[in-house]
Amino acid sequence: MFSTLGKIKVPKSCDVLAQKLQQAILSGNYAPGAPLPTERELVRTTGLSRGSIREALRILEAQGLVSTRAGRYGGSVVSRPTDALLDQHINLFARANGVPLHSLVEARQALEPMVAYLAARNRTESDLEELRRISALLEASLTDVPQFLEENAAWHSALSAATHNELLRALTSSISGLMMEASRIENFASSEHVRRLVTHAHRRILDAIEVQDGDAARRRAARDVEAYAKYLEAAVAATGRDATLAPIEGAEL
Amino acid sequence: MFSTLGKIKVPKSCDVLAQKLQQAILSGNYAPGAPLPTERELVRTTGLSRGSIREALRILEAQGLVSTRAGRYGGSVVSRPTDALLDQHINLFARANGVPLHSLVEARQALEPMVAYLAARNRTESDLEELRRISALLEASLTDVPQFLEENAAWHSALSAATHNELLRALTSSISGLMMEASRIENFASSEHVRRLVTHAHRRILDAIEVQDGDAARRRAARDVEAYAKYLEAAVAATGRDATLAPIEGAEL
DNA sequence: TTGTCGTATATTATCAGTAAACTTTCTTAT
DNA sequence: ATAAGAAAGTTTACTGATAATATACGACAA
Repeated sequence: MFSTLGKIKVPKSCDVLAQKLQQAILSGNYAPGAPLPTERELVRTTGLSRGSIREALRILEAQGLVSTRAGRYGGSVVSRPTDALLDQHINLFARANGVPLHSLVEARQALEPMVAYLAARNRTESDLEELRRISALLEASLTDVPQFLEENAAWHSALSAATHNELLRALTSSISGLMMEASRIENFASSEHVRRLVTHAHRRILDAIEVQDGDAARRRAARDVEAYAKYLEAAVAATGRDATLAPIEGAEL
Repeated sequence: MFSTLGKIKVPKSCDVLAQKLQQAILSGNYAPGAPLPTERELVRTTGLSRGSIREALRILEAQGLVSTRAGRYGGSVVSRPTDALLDQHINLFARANGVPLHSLVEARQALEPMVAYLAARNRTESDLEELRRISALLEASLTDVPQFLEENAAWHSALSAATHNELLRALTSSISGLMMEASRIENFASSEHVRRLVTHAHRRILDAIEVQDGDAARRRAARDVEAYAKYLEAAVAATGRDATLAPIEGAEL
C-alpha cells in the first residue's frame, strides 16, 4: 500500500503555466505568429502574478516556442524552434558534459553518409546549383584558410539542406559546427595538401549527387569522413592532449 | 560607409545576465553542485532587480545549467544538461516543426548502425550483461505487447549506452523515443510475427556485440532498421495518411 | 546514547503597485 | 505631401512586502 508514492515534486507556478502554454501551442491550433494574450490578460485569466507570468514566458522563449516584443501591438507570439536554437542546446549539452572530440567525430561519421545519400536522392535543381556555386568558391579559396573554412561550412550546410530532412539538417549542422571549432583548435586544414584532399572529396560527392546516385554519394561521404577521422586522430595523438571542446573564456560569478 | 550596421537588437537585461552566467558556468571553473550567489546577492552585485534575476535563472534552468531549490540552504546550483532535457528540446523541435515520420526514420537509419558498431567495439562486460538481461526479458514478453514495447525501448537504450558516447546516446534515445510514439500510433508491433522478427534481429546484433565484431553489428543493425523502415512505410501507405507526430491533446489559451 | 520533535532562520516563491521605455498609429503642422 | 509630434497600449524594469519552504540545531524523551 502507498508503494506508488514516489518523491513528491511541487512544481513552481511558472513551470505549470509554461507547460500549459506549451501544450496549447503544440496542439497545433495556433500557427506561428498567432498572438498570445497580453501579460496583464494572463494575470487576469490565470490568477497568477505578473512575475510568474513573465518567468513562464522566459521559459517558453528559451524553448523557442514564443517570441516577445515590447511596445504597442507588441506582446508574445507563437514561434517555432529554429535550427539555431537546437544547435545552441546541443552545444550546451556537449560542452557542459565535456563530450570528447572523438565522440563528435563518431556522430558525424554516422550522419554524414546518410546526409549524402539523401541529398543525392532528394536534391532539387536549385539545391544542385547552390552546391555547384559553393564548390566553385571552395576551390577558389584554396590559399585562403579562413575563407576556405567558411566555404567548407557552407558546403556542408547546403548538402544537409539538400536532404530536405529538417531534423537531419539541424543535427548535422550542429555537430559540424562543433567539429569546425574543434578543428580550428587542432589547427586542422592548415596545410594546402589537406585542403586539396577535401575539395577533391567534395567534388566526387557532388558528382554522385548530380546523377542522383545515392549509394555512391554515401560511400564517398563515408570514406571522406573516415579519412578525416583518421587524420584528426593522428593530429590529436601528436599533441597528446585528450581533446575536448575548448571551454568558454574566463568570466567570474 | 556604415554598411556594416545591421539591425540593432537591444537585449533584455535578463538575457544579458543569463548569458554572463552561462559563460561563467561553461568556463569550467564551477563543478556541478557549486552554488550560485543567492538572488539577493545577485541583486547587489549586478544592480538589477530581483525580477530580472529570476527571469535569467528560469532561462538557465530551461537550458539545464542550473537547478534551483527553495528554503534555507537552498538556492541555485550549477548543473549539467541531462539526456532528458536534450530529448525534450529535440522533441519540441520535431513536433513544432511538424517533422514527418519518414524523416525520423531516416535519422534513425543513420544513427543505429553506428551505435551498434560502437557498442560492439566499446562495450564493457557489464554492458554485455545488461543487454543479455534485457534480451531475455524481451524474448519472454512476446505475447505482452505493452511489456514488449517497454523492453524493446530498454534494449535500445542499453545498446546506445554501450557505445560510451554520450552525445550519440542522447540523440538516439531521443529519436527512438519519438519513433516509438509514432509506432504506437501506427499500431506497429501488433502482430506477434513482427515481434518475433524484432527479437531475432536483436539476438543477431547481440551475438556480434558479444564477440566485438563491429562491422557485423553495423551490418545487422542496418538491415534491421531498413526492414523496419520498409515495414513502416507499407503500414503508412496502407492508412494513406501523411504521418507526422501526433499533436498534443487540446488545451486552449 | 539515540531518536523524535519543534523551532529558528535563510532562502526562494509569489504577490502587488509603479514608473519607464518602446513601438505602432493617428494627428498636426509646415 | 512630408515630416514632426502626440497618443495609446504594451513590455520592461524596479521596489517593497509577505508567504512558503527547507535545513540545521537544540530540547527533550526513551
